[in-house]
Amino acid sequence: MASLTSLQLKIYNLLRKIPKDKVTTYKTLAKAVGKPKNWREIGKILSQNPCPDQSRDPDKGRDPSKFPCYKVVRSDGKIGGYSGGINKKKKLLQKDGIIIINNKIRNFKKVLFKF
DNA sequence: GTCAGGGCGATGC
DNA sequence: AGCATCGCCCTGA
Repeated sequence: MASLTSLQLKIYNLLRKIPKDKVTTYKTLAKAVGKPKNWREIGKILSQNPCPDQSRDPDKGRDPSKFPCYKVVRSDGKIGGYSGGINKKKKLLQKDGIIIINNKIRNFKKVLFKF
């Protein structure tokens, strides 16, 4: 059952603060949790979770084990990976106003949300 | 300014 | 203790 680790909980909590039309990066998350060098593990942890694209609504279910992991992209401007397929991730991001070209974010700086 | 590829160390599980 | 990692940074053209 929901055996969430403390790092996971932190990530979930932070992701919920991300506006609908913004995205964040693994590194930013890592720093937000107090471990700026932990960006690698952040990605892995995200991959170990279900990545539902519906949890963007906090009022929907408040399920800590669900969060918009597709909102997390690389610091380079690339979208990165996605358990459901980067194709879906791209679509979801574009739906939120993110412009992606060749797996790369164009208005990356504009949509980047910093905690 | 853009794009590409490679290499690296650190952390948590 | 060991393993694996949805990444980051750097350089060059």
